[in-house]
Amino acid sequence: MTMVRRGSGRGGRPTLEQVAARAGVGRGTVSRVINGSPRVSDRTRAAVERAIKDLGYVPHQAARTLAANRADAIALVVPEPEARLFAEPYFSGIIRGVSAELADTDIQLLLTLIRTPKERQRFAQYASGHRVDGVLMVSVHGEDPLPDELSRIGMPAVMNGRRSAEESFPHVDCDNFGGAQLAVEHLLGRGRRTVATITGPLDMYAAQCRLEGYREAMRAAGRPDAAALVAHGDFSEESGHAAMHELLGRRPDLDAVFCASDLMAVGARRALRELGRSVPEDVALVGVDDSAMARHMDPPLTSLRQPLEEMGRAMTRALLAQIRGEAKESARMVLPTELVRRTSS
Amino acid sequence: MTMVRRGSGRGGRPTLEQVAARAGVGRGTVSRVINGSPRVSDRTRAAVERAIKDLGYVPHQAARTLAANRADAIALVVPEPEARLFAEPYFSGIIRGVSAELADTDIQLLLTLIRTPKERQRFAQYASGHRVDGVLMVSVHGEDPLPDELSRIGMPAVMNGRRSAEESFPHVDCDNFGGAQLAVEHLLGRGRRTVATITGPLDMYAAQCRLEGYREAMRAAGRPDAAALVAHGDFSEESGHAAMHELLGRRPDLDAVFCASDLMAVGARRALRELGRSVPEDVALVGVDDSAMARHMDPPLTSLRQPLEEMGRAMTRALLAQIRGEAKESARMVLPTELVRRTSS
DNA sequence: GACGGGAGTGGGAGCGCTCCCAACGGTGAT
DNA sequence: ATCACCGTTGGGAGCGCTCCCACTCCCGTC
Repeated sequence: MTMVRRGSGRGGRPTLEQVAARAGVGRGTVSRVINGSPRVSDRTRAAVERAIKDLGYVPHQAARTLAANRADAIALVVPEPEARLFAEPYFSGIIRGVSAELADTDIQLLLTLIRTPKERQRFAQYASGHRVDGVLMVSVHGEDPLPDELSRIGMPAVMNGRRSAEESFPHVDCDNFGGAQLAVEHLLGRGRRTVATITGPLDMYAAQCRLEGYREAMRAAGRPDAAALVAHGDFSEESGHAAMHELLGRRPDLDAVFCASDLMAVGARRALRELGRSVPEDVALVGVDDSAMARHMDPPLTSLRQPLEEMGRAMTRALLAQIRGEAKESARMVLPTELVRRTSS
Repeated sequence: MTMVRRGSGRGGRPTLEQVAARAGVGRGTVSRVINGSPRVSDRTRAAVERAIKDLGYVPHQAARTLAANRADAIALVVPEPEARLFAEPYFSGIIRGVSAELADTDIQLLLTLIRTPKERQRFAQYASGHRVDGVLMVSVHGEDPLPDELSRIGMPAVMNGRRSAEESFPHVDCDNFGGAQLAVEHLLGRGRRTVATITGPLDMYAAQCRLEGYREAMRAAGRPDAAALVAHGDFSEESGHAAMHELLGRRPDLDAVFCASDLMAVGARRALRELGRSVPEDVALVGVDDSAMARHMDPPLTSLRQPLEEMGRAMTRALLAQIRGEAKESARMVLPTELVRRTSS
């Protein structure tokens, strides 16, 4: 009855065979041209390219996949809770990088949100079904079994961040240690003397690094490593608020705080306001993430920026190399962070 | 030399044929079981399911695609500038909805960022290559030729938002008009008398709707439609800041402002602070988007929330129906918004 | 002037699946 | 008992591509 069924329909698209016929060559030759093989004469190549253009030929992905046993696709796996938490610049920054790096390949990006163990299972099966050539993982937790499952089935994969200092899985991370150091040095350089810090949850490696970076900078500056200057948070605003109160209770003389997340800085800023301390006059503030919030705080918050897009690109490059089998050893990359200076410090 | 090449290698996976052999049936029968055809006896079905489980069989996607002429994948197209702009809750909210709706199908979500006309071209070609069954579009501009290209090739597609009141393309939008009305009624209901508005760029339909909603609410409340109470912005913070100054210059007596975006509300709030007006005592403020910023403003901003996840789900459902050919007519759906009340009003 | 060899080419043999037609047995109707 | 029929089932014929082996030229060589 209906003329067209489900999209462009079967008959509509030219096939490689038709291209071959039109160019007056064999299928093999067309295939070689498409795949950029050097073993084709210029004359022939030109003729084939002509025919491809005339016919508007587009290779059929599934057929290639089937015949060549590759998927021409990689998956970006996002644990669901993080998708919400990291919504802000993180997610889209990484994606932008990945997507940019993929732009001139014909590899597709598959987005996979995983919210339950069952879905993780399903994804592992999916991956083992060889429907992707590689996997990119974002915000992997210590207990997540996915990395192991992937390496067990020999699926190329790269994660963003590390689970510990001796992370053996291929990864791309940013230099949280060095960044924290930078932030604290900046504070000290602006004449602050009593610099405190509000840490993230210390079961996360990134949070550990930031604390160590703080300590190292303080040590290098000859400042006593006063335990009273360290308060613990969990990256949330509320925890930042509480930690700030705690800190000020212990050391009313502090004049700067390095917060391990922008969100905690927001909480801290609120606490400071409650206690009548001005920012940056009385207390300077630095956060981490360079989120939209940082820009819109009052005063705008100095913050440590992670090179999100570059991380996305680096992960993708590392993964592609691994897929091509060019990876001599598992990639371990740590990118520098950058301090975005605003008026809060 | 090397034992394993590129993932699990070819020989590793069981095929449908092997399942058939193990279950003692023919290929056709296994295929029927997998695809849930009713024309299989319970006995046989059980045997086949058994074999599938034993072998850990996973259908080979590309083979299905090739044989059945469908892709089992849909694309989510995001114009690049928006990916940055809308980073906040929008992007991940929609994705979460789409992904949730897709969870119990075996349809994959492909993410496509389009940043140049060339890439758009490439995507159109890709789509016409039938590598996806349908397309979801996000923040489509009036001049974007992609919707037309897609309908020309008969590719099922749904967009988020509308380009105009008489949008004929299948879409899912939220009720900006009603939402704005709601927001203004809320303001009036709290005893505010002189409610102003800062609009978005009026070449965007959503911005028009919000302005009309404001006008309708004012009209219904018997408030004069004072042109002096309307200032124009472009959704940016800076424009909100400027508009607020302008507004207060014209009508120093205003006691509430409905801002067509949270970002503009941030700018307006800054202007109010500069002019020594307190929020909400002197001037009540309402924004739109319910972004992270709204929660973290001082005071927290009342804001109109779009049902992002639900929009994602609705778009997906509409698209799947369209793909299955069940769509009697092009889907037009408008979802209600919700006012999240905070202390700014 | 026969010969080895490389460059360029054609096309068979699948890849794993779905579609569909033919075939098979059992059932109720005649 | 005969027959039409329906619920089931098996398996051939591709889907469009890549891989790879064989084949043809056309060199330069001895």
